[in-house]
Amino acid sequence: MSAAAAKTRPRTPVFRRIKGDILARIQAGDLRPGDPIPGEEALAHEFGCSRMTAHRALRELSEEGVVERRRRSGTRVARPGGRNVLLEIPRVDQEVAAMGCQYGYALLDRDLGRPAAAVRDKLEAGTRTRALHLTCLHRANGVPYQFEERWINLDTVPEAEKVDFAEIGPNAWLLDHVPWSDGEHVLSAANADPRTAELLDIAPQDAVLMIERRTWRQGRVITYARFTHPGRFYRLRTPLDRG
Amino acid sequence: MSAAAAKTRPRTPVFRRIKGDILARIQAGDLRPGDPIPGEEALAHEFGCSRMTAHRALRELSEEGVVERRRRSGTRVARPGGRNVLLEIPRVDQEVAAMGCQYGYALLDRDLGRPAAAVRDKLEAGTRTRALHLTCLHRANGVPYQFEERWINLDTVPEAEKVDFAEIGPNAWLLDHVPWSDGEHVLSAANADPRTAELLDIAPQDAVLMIERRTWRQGRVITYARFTHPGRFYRLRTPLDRG
DNA sequence: ATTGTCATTATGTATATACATATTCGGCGG
DNA sequence: CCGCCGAATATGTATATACATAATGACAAT
Repeated sequence: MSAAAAKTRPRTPVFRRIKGDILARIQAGDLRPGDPIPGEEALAHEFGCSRMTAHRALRELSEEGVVERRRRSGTRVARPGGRNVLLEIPRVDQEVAAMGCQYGYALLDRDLGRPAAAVRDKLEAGTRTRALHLTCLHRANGVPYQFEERWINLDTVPEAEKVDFAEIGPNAWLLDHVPWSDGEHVLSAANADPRTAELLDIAPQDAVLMIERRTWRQGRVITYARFTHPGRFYRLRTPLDRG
Repeated sequence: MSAAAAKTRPRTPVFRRIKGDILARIQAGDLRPGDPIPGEEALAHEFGCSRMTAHRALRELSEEGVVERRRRSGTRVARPGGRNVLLEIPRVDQEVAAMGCQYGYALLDRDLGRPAAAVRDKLEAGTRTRALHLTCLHRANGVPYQFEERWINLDTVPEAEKVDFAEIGPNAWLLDHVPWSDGEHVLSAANADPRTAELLDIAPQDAVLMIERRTWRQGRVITYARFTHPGRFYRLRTPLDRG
């Protein structure tokens, strides 16, 4: 364990050390937005590794938006323009459980038919398309926590018509029965309408945070859902945390 | 151009083709959450590439949360739990410009001193810390667009005391003068207080969307800002779009 | 039955090498 | 002076190879 130990074995991978080092230089103000960063060859020499390893470090930093790379001209510290934040939108049941509360689900209404024009637009559906309209309430320790209004496009997911969603929530069912989907989220603030206010046990006109979600499968809308949160909602994180 | 052309040169990199292929299989429902994905050797053979290339494809899919990998046991399609959404929080001026509007900035108030306890907490500061309190209004084509209330920790950024922020906004100045920073964002809905309502030209009690941002540098809070948006706010995107 | 050891296996990291591709720069001809 | 062309250069992709590491399962010992 003496001659062989000369090759000090780092527990953290080399490319991570390089990334960390560059991030540290940036955070310390040594490197400022627009400043050039040593090329791959130089870094490889500096860290005693191969160019591929330095390349990987720089590539990942670039994917994370920390640096900008261009062929021939090199790598520079990115100018922090608008920031990207990783917003976590958890499943309600998991969110409630994570707070150490008892999760409760209730189906308030189940309605089948042709949706109104506004919803039809969201579903990108024709006038003859039928949709399943569900109204649900999620509770934490018995207290109303989130109000969910959802439409499921029966053209895209005909099986949903036979399900009665009394026990299983639409989100859980869809995740289990519809393969995978692209999604869109819209965040907005609104004043609670009388019905929502009553359900969530808040005053009418109180501000609520709404998250609208649409999911697609192969270009067709699966479902349009509107989640209404009373009070605060928070979720955060900068992209740098990922590295 | 005949014998040499046998080696058909793909314009899209091989690792991208592999990623796309696997994503397609998932989206088509061929592969469902929990299902195993061919190992690196198998993929390398299937696509006629080296294991490293297959490895990169799978590693990136794993970083994007599409698959889950474990040594010895292999790679599986990830179970879509809570979703991660990439939320873009652009700079106001860029946002306004992107809408094709004339951006306007106005400093409403500039106030120096010891902040109230609530703000002091946000700044993670002691009772003797002084802060610069700025109140700004951002306009689009003359119409109030966003209301900004900001505190800058003078212990962390003493230079800010000499700046008068009449022309340049605090965000732009900080980006230029403070290296790089980790950040935290909190989203919430609130009812507009009378002053905010007047400034934004909306009715009192109307719902507004608030974004609170704190940024750190080397463990110390640089600034705490509260942005208030009237009406809607939208921004979205699923992680899959990244691949 | 529980625990321990060990070979097996799939993924993870690193290297040296080769060639592809984009971009800049300098020079050459018009 | 302008525009085209080729050289130089830094990044981008791909390969074959080697070894490290974690998880599994089987078999043996307690």
